[in-house]
Amino acid sequence: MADPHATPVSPISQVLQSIGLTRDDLLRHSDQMRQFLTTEDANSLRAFAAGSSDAQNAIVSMIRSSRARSHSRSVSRPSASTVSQTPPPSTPVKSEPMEPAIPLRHMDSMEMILERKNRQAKREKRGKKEKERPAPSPSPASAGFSLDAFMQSRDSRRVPPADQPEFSTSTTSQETQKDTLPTLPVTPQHKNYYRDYDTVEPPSSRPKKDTLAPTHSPTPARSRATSTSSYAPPIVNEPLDANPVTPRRNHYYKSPLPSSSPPQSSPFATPSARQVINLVSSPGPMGPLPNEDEYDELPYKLPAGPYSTTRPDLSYAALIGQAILSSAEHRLTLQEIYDWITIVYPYFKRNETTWMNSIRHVLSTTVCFRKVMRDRSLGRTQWAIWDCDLECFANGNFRKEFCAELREAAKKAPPKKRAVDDSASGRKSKRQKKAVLESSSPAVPTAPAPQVPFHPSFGPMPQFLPLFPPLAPTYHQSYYDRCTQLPADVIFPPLPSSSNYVHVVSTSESLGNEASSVPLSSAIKSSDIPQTSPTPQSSSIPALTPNCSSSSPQMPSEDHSQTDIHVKVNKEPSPPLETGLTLVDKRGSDNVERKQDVTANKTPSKKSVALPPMPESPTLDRRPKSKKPGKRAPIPPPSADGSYPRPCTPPPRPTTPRNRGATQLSAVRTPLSHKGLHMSPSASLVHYKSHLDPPPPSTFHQDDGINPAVFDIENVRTPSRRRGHRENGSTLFPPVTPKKLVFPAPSSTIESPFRTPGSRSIFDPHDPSALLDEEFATLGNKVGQESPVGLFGGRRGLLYESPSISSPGKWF
DNA sequence: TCTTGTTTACAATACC
DNA sequence: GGTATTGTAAACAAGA
Repeated sequence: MADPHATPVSPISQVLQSIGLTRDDLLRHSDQMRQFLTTEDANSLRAFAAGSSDAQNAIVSMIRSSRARSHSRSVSRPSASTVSQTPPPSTPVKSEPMEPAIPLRHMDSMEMILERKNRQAKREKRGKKEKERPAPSPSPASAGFSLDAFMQSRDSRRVPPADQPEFSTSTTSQETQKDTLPTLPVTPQHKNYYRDYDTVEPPSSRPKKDTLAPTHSPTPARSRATSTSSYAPPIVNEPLDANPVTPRRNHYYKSPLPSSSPPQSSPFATPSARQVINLVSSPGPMGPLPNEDEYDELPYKLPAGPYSTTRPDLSYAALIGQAILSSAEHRLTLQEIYDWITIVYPYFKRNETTWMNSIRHVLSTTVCFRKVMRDRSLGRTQWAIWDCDLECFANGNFRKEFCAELREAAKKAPPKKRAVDDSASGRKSKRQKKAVLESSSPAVPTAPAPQVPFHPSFGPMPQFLPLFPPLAPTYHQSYYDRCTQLPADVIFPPLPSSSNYVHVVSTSESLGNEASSVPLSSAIKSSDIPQTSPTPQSSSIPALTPNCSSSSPQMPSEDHSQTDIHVKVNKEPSPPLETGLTLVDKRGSDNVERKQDVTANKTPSKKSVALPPMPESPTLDRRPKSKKPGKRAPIPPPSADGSYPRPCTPPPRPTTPRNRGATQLSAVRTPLSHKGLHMSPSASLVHYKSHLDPPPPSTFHQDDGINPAVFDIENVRTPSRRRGHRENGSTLFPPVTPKKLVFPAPSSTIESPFRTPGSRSIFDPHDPSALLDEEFATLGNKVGQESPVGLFGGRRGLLYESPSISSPGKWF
C-alpha cells in the first residue's frame, strides 16, 4: 500500500517526469486550462496549448496511460470535480482531466481534453447534484426544464457575451456567428431561422441555454466537425473547426429534457444537473455530450466523426430515422431524438422551434415512425421504427417507398407512379441532390456517417432488420425483447397446427361472446389494425383477416410487410423456435405459412389475401375525425425500459392515405386516423373511442378473462405490452417475463418454442401460438366455432363483414 | 406554463 | 399542370 509515491503515484507523475515537467508545472497548466475554461477564451487556450505543447503531451500521455490502466473514471473523478470548478490547486487536479481518456476519437487539441475534463467534472457533479437535488427521477424533463429555464432565463439575460465568446471562440465558424448573434439584436423570435437565437431563446422557454459555457460545453464530438457538407468522416475529429464549436452549446440545454427517456440514464437525462460548474451561471442542463464512455449510457449511439454544422441534406424523416435507429431498440423519445439531432447535426439547435416542430410533424405524419406508449412513470412515449421499415432508412436516408405499408399497398395496388422507383432515382430534394452531387462523399448515403456505425440495419438492411444484432446487443435484452426481436415469423410462428385449432375450439368457450367480438376484432380494432398493418387495407389486413381475425393476420401481416426483408434473416434465428413450425413457409408466403400452419385453413395467404375487401373499406380517410380519439394508438407500451422489443412485425397499418403521401399516415400511432379508418367507419369510430379513449383493454380482459396479454396480441404485432399497461394502467407489464397464466392452456405446449414445454400454464405473451389461439378462439366463438379453416374460407366474409355487423367494437 | 402530439394549411420544389 | 414530397407555420388538445 504504501506506495511511496502514493501521491504522485499515478502514472501522471511518471509521465511528468518523463516529460520533464513537475507537478507544479502541471498544476499551473491545469490552472491555465481551467481559467481558459472558465473564461472560455479559446484564444487563450490555444495560446496556451501552443505554448505548452509539453503540457499537452503530458496530458495526453497521462490520459492514455490512465486509460490503459483502466477506465477508472471513478478514480479520477474526485479530482475531476475539482477541476471543473476551479479546482483547488491543492489537489493535483490534473490527473483527472485527462482521465477520460480520450476516446478513440482523436482529441487533437487541448480543447478536447479540456472538454473531457469538464465532462467528467460535470458527471461527477451531476451525480452529486442529482443526489442532492430532488432529481426527480423519471420525469426529469420537467425538472430539468425548470431548472434550465431558470438558468436560462438568467443566462439569457446575462448571457453575456461571455458565453458566447466562449463558444464562439471555439466555434469559429458559422456557429459562432450564429451563436453570437442571438444575443444580439435578435429578437427572440423563434421563427425562422433564428437558431442562433436559440441561445437566447427566451420565449419559448426552452431551457437550453445554459451555460455550458463555462464548461464550454463543447460537446465533444460535435464540436469537431464543422464540415458542412456531410458528416464528415467518422472520426476525424478535426479540431479544426472544431472549434469546436460546440455547435450548439447554447443549445445545449438540450437535454434538459432528459425526461423523455426515463429508463436510461442518459447523460442527457440529467442534463441539467450535470453542469455543476456553472450552476450558478447556468445550470446548463444540457451538458456536453457524453464521452464515449457515456455514449454507452445513452439510449442512442452517436456517430463518430465530426459533426457538420451545416444543414444536412437529409430530410427530417431521415434524421429522425437515424436518431431512432441509432438506439439499440430503435426507439427514442422525442427528446432523445432532439438530442441526437442536435448533437449530430449541430445545425439544428435546441431552441429553435422550427425544426423541432417539423420533427414532431414528421413523427406524427410519417407512417414509419411508430409511437410507442410507455407508462408514464417510465417516461414519455417513444417513437420507434420497426424492423419492417428499416429499409426506409437505409443509408441514413428516408425512403418512404420502402415502408412496409407502402410496399404492401403497392403490391396490392397498382404501383403508383413513383412509388418504388423513386427511392433510388426518385425525386430528391434539392438538398439531397446537392448533397449527392457535392459529396459523392458520404453525404447522403453515408451522410449520416454516424449511422453507419451504429445502424446495423443500414448496411445490409433488409435482411438484418429483424435481427438487429448490432445495437441491441448492448442493451439488456429481456426475454421479451429477444422474442420480439426475433423475426416476426419467429415471434408469430405459423400457427402450430396442433395448438390453434384445438385451442380455438376450446377457448371459444372461454371467450364468450364478447370476447369474440372484442378480442379479435377489437384487438385488431383500432390500435392493432392500424398499427400493425400499415396498409391494412391493402395487404396486411386482408391477409390477416383471412386467417381469422385481423389480429392474427396481423402477425402475419407483419411478416408480410417484412416478409421480404426478414425472410432471410428470419430463418436463421427462427429455426430454433420454429423447429416444429414451418416458418419457412411464411416467408415464402406468410400467407401460405399460415395456411399450412393453420393447416386446415387454406386461408388465402395474405397476399392473395389481399383481401382487401375489408380493409379497403373505406374509412381510410377518416382520420380527421379521429383527431382526438385516439391520436395514434400508440403501440402498447413496451416495457418501457426497453424490454419492449422493436416490433419487428409491422403491424399492418391501414395506411390510409390521407390525401397526401401514404407515408404520412403513421400507422401506429395514429390509430384513429389510420387505423380505424379502413374498417367500416362507423364501427371503427366507435371502436376507437371505446378503445382508444377509454381503456380499450378492459374489454378484452373481461372477455376472456384470460390473459390480458392475449388481448394484446390481438393488437397484433407486438403482443403484449398493451395489456399490461393498459390494464393496470400503469404497469408496464413486463412482457419480458412470462407470466404464468391462470388459464388453462391446454395443449399447445409445443406451439411456442418459447414457452416451457408442456406448460401452457406459463403464459407467454410473446408466444404467437398463444396469441393466435386466442384469436382463433375468439373467432371460433364468433363464428360458431368453426374450424379455423372455416373461418378463413367461409369466414372471410364474415370477418370483414362482421366487423361492422357483428360487433362494431371488434373491428374497430 | 410547457411539452408533446396531432392536424391543417400553405409554400416550395420535384417529378410526370 | 397535376401530383407528390418536403418543410414550415400554426392551432389545438392533452398531460404534467
